[in-house]
Amino acid sequence: MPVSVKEVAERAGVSVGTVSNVLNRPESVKPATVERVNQVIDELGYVPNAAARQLRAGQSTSIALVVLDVANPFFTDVARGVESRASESGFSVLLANSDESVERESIYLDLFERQRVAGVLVSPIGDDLPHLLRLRSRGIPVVLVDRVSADDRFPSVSVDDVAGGRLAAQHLLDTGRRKLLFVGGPQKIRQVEDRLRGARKAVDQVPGAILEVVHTAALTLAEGRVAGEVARARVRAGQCDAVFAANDLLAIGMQQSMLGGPDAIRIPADVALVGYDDISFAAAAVVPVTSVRQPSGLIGATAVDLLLAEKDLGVDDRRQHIEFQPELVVRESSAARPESTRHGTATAQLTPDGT
Amino acid sequence: MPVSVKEVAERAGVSVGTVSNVLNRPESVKPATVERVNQVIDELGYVPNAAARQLRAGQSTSIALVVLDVANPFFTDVARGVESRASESGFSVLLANSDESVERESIYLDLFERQRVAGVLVSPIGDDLPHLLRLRSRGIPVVLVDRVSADDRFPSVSVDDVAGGRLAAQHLLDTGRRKLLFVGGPQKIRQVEDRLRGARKAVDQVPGAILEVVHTAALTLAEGRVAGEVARARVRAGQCDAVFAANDLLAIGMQQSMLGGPDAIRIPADVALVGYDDISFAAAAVVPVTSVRQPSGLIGATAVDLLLAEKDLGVDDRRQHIEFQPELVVRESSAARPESTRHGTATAQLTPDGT
DNA sequence: CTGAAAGCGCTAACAG
DNA sequence: CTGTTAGCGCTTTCAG
Repeated sequence: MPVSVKEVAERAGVSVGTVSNVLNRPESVKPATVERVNQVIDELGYVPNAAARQLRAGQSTSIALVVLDVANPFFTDVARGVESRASESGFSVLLANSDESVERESIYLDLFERQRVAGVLVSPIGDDLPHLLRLRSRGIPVVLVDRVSADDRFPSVSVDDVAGGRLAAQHLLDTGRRKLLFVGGPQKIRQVEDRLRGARKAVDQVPGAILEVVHTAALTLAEGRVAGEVARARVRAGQCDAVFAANDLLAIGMQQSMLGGPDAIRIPADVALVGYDDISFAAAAVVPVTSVRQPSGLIGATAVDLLLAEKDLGVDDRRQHIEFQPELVVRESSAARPESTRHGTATAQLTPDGT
Repeated sequence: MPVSVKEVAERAGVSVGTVSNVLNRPESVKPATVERVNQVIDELGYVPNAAARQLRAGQSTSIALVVLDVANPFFTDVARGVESRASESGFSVLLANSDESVERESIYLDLFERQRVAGVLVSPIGDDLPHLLRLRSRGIPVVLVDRVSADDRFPSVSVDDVAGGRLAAQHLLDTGRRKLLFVGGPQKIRQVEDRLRGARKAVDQVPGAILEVVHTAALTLAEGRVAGEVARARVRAGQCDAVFAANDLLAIGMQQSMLGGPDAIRIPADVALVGYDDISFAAAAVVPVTSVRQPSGLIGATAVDLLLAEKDLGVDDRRQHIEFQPELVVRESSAARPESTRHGTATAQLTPDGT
């Protein structure tokens, strides 16, 4: 049923070598022959078998992108960047979803290793160095996305998450908040850790300001809703006047649960809220969410550039680490409290400080 | 550099056939040999070459999923359903994004045809029957997702979009709205057409009710924002008291632009809003959006089932068409207008009817 | 410019 | 239970 070069060759009265040349180097074949062969190809509906071609070439023409969560708009934006840049260079993109699971990440890396993809872009969960090193030793370049390798061994394109965390916290402090709550997790995700670290830096410089941490099991809307209940209690108890969520999904989920119910929390009157990523839904939330913006599409496109560079230059060249700076986008969720409202909790706010 | 079965065989002092057996039928090899070979495999870091295996097998172990828009949470939910069901059967999933472009859809279908994937799940834009038929004639089963084929030639899993459109419109009519605006596009997308058709059916049965249509270039947040401005003018002119958007992204985008600016429109006081898909952000929007829910994960999982069934039973068996029923989820965006507000436009509302 | 032939790495008979 | 061998479909020298 499936038609191969051989049949095309027979039918066109040429050899398989010539058919192959028509396909790959048509300029080196007599025009008349090219035409005749192409005609037969159409007639027979011949489609080259990628597996065979790849077997010879030793490598496929696809690059893989493994993300932490396809349901997170940030990553789909990155994926778009990757895809458009990759297709310009003739590569197609295989998108895989590790879902924040180390195991699934590993399964996909194995799969892509067996497939001998042309390269792997990965937003790794932990630091599965052995696995990544093995890919590379097999000639498959690896570029870390949205993450710098702990030990500088892989090229990477990332955003300064520590700076981003600091931006977010500083903004909250600047607008008069003092009891911050950081919400994020799992801790093994470097982005979460860095954003927290940045926030802590800002908080540590303001006397009397405190930073509590609530861990979540994942960076999703659903986890945000759960965390929202925790935050609600903290706010009600006067222990929290600002929340910094490790990403926008969490922030939006939290907002949803905090605003609901009979004991609704007001945002930003009772508590300020800042998220991370600036996904398009952040601006569309009940209370538009202040967020730390990352250049998602650019991250993806740049990652492809680094990958192609590594392919050309060879593995042992100097690794590049490209780091973008995040940007704070202020919206209503973190507006300074109107004096009237603010006053009510002002005393409680200053108490721990002894004032 | 890359190590093959041959080297493993040499090092373990066995033949390549035995190595292959250890890999694929270990029960038919003496335990001691299995162990020795496995040890060498680890030592050498051998990883089987998928291309070679596939070349022999004639087919890969991946199934492809081509969606209209990866940035649409509805499709990522479908993708999750596909992925989990596929992995249970040992298939991996290649996700591709046609981005509502016929051309890109075609490029991906070609790619997957060359890759001889085990099957293709596609949410087609138009009706590229020739392309799909060719895939099938090549032994690659095709299942339509979220869409019934015009001519019954492919198995499909879909949701009754006409019923969904009717549900939405009926709900708006039931809550007293009469001047409906349908927003969606491009028209070539069947889902859009069907939802409109359903809405029209409901509207046609209510004397005095009208349905206008605004076309959009895509089903995205950004397009929704544009359409929101159009709707704003219509509402202000008293020509519209309800909007039915073809999906939630549009609805949320519209809401965002209508609620903003100096001339803000109130939802649901001035206009009711209903979306489609019930993505998780719908409930989290400024005004929680009433939406028509589709069982997204189930759609994906079922599509995989049909695909595997077609593989087993052979192409010529009776095609299955599975159709789920949508469900209306009522939220604040379509609440009936409070009497006070409603009264203002009530006269205008009844005028066309002559009452 | 075209043909013949040698594999790429793997699996599936078929012998032993 | 294990070894030998013949391709899967393609590209790529190397001769003509």
